[in-house]
Amino acid sequence: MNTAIADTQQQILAAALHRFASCGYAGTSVQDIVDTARVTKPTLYYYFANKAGLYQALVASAHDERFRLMQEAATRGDTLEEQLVEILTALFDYSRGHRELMRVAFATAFASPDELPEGVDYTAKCERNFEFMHSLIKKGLQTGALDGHFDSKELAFGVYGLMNVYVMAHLMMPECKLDRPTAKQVVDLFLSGAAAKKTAPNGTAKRRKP
Amino acid sequence: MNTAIADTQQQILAAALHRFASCGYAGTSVQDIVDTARVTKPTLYYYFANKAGLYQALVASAHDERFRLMQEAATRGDTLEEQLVEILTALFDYSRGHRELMRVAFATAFASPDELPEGVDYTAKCERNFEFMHSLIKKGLQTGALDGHFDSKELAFGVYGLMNVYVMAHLMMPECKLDRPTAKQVVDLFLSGAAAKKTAPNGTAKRRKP
DNA sequence: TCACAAACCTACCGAACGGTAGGAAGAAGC
DNA sequence: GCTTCTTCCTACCGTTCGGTAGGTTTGTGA
Repeated sequence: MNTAIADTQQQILAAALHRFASCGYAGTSVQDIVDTARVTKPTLYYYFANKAGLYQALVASAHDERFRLMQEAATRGDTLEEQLVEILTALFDYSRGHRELMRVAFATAFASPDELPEGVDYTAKCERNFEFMHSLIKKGLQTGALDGHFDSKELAFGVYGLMNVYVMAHLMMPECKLDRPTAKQVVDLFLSGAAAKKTAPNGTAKRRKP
Repeated sequence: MNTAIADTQQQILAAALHRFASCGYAGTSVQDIVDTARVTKPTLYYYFANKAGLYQALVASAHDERFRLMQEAATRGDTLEEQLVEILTALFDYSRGHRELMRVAFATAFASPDELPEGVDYTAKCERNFEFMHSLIKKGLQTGALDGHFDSKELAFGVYGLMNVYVMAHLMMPECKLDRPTAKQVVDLFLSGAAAKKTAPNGTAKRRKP
């Protein structure tokens, strides 16, 4: 029965995500997961090779979904500024709706190698995701939309880092807003420095907030 | 014997830091720590109440040292820009020299409540440290050094977040430079947007890199 | 109707966990 | 010489860990 298979498997994945997000990898026992999923331990080992495989599946899905969202969002903007706002908005929305997954992903990123099971290739996926942003920035430098005094990597690091800082802040302080207006503010703060100044004679460049 | 006391205690602290940084809180066993410190388990419990107390001591020292460094660095600058460069440089230097402690501190920040022992008041110390930066930014807004279009919290979030992003990047990718030139670049990127534009008629505001 | 395979179970394994009881070693004071 | 205190030890406690052996249930195709 396909639905039953997927059902139990998804139940285990959801339970594992909940437990890993609450207690970390080492702090979560397989017993915790199967109890939450209302199945037994051998059932989990029927669907997943081991505890590590379960974790890897979750982390990989987080990075892949972020990558997909960024690509999709970038097509919805014509200028670099529009693209950035779309990307940040998409990732903010996703992060709001998947806080536990984001927590697991960031905890994985800042965990030491020995803390996690070997073979979690999160660095490659992180780099791939960053390089997508980097490619947009490089294009922005070529078209003259961005200030050529800055290095492309430094700029990409700026937006990408700032974006992630907001996501992380939302993880630590849920009251921290994570919506389109916030995305616009972040892009505005970034671009007002990064964008090549267009010789505004009276000294006030385009700015949104009154 | 005072030196012997401090010696064994420091040995345990150093070993605990090393193990916690490598394997996380839950992933580190007390046996690991005492083996690394070349003492036995009861010796550890002679100096520390429990595994949690050991961890708390380490995390608290990291945040307190960062706070002290920021305060001290701020006195070494006259303008806001100088202060920011000094602060970032000081924290970058410290982070380079204490990577394991930084790793533990950040891992703690992004860990879930249940992952760590209760009573780790890292949020209060995080807030205190952020508010110090926030106070500098508010002063910068009052003196007109910063663009009043932005919210003080948003701006403080910008620099503080950007600074921490670089520290985190250095944790993940040690080849990522973390020195005074980097600090200057970060402040430059931040201020070129956040600083009130000084009506440069030819459109090029002060910028450092040629 | 019956063989078969997928789905899921109870019950258990050896190992490692955090923490402790109780004492040995050695210097200090008398 | 004897007591006392600090420092650190061996040996062990009960519990939980990740993982498995071996079997039962259940729907399916012939």
